[in-house]
Amino acid sequence: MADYDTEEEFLKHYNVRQYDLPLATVDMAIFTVQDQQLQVLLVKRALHPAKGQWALPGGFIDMKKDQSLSDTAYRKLKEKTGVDTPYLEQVATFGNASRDPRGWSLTVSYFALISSDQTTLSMDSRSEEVAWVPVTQVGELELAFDHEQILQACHERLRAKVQYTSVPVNLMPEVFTLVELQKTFEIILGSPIEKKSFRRRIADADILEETGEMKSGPSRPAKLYRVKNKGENYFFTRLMEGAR
Amino acid sequence: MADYDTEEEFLKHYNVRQYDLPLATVDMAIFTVQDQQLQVLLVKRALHPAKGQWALPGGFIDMKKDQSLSDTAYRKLKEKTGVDTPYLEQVATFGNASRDPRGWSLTVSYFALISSDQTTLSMDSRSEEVAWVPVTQVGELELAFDHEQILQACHERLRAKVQYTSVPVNLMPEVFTLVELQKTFEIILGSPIEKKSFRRRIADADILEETGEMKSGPSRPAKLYRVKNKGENYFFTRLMEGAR
DNA sequence: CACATAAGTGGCTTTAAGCCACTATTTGCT
DNA sequence: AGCAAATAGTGGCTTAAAGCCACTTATGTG
Repeated sequence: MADYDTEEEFLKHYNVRQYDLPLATVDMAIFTVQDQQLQVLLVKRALHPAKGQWALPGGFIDMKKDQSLSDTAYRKLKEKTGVDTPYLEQVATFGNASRDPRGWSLTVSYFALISSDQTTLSMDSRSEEVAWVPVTQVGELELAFDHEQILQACHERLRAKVQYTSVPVNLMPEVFTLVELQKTFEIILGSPIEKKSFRRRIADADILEETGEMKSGPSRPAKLYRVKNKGENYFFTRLMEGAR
Repeated sequence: MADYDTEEEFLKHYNVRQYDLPLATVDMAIFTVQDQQLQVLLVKRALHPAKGQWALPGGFIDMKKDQSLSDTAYRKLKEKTGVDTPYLEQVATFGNASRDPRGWSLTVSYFALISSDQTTLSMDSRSEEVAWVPVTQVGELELAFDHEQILQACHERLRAKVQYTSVPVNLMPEVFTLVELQKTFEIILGSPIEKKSFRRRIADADILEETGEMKSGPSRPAKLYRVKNKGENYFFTRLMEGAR
């Protein structure tokens, strides 16, 4: 490669197109809790490759539309769910020569958490099939590419975080009761949590405020809460072990 | 885009070169502890862009040489330090339109931990300058691109992990004493650790074995230890808070 | 052979989780 | 009206692991 005196000079002669570059995509696991289960959004691929297979929503970084990686993630999320204020977290990047038949490719994975009342699924422009699938049943589906591995990484990250952060509050609707919140934690954790321990932690974290309203049912009404500072999440100094 | 009946047909007509793709690189923070300080390996860039500035070692994914992302990381590490058995962990991926003057680019960052006795720095083929720099002094250097931000992410990840994992053992030489190990933890944490607490944790984790040898100095000799299962690391259920 | 020095331990305190029974507040049935 | 069923929410003890800090141990040195 020729050398140039100034960076300006160098850049004038620089042409990205002369290099072989890996394909770069963003894929995401969009989680919600519905029907007492952790569900993930999947799309049935309308185009080659892996046409007809279920996959995580995602796609190429659009260098025109997207100023940054997270823009790509937000754009995809909006396309599939209509939601534009999720909790979003980057998980890991998978890249190798064999994961996509089109050649060396790399995908940056994110997980998003949304409340089940925030979204009604929308068929997107290419009218793909879109569906919520319980994560426990994804195994039966043979996801495209290495998406099962990606989903597993996202799921593991979420499951780890339920043990030491308040992140799962991002799966809740605007207002909710402590019992509903605990149930959400338990669904992600996959095992019951001791009530007193749970409530102490949430109280100590000081992340909720009472709405003043109550939720009434066929028994004692429960106080309704709201998240204090949406987006911030609290880290505990100890893992929640789960009960029994 | 035309549609094809089979994936085979589709792939035959697929040409990556027709798309605009972001530049894809791997950058790494290679850490070691020397002179009672956490140090990071930096290289002075020999070529444009950012010629002459200090930067994290890294470079383009070589689709010929590298079968996967971590191959790129291992290759770069070997080039700069001669080390080929580090502790390596992916941290995060940074990608946007402005971080590199050549255009939309994305970099996957890793941190590596090596023992200071494992390496003698080697000038690589392009004879760049290479140096260990205490992380506390990197601020004075004006790193290239967004490498300061990348380094910060790597450093934060390492600092978080010292509080709840045994990861820092990967910075130790083959054999070492418990006091030396504690000192390493303290250097990363940036504050002293209570001796008894530290030793209890290490003992409970059951990750070390005695060599049978002692290290003698001008006072009571200390038992020498070796890591039991290199590469595995232990997760504690509580954070180490640090003393005083 | 005392003494300085650093390695390593004993034993109490503190913090936050686990356990589980108890009280509180509502609806609905008789 | 009164009582049972059901779920919300609390009191108070136990347990696990970290913090604290003084004490004992083993070695080289003057």
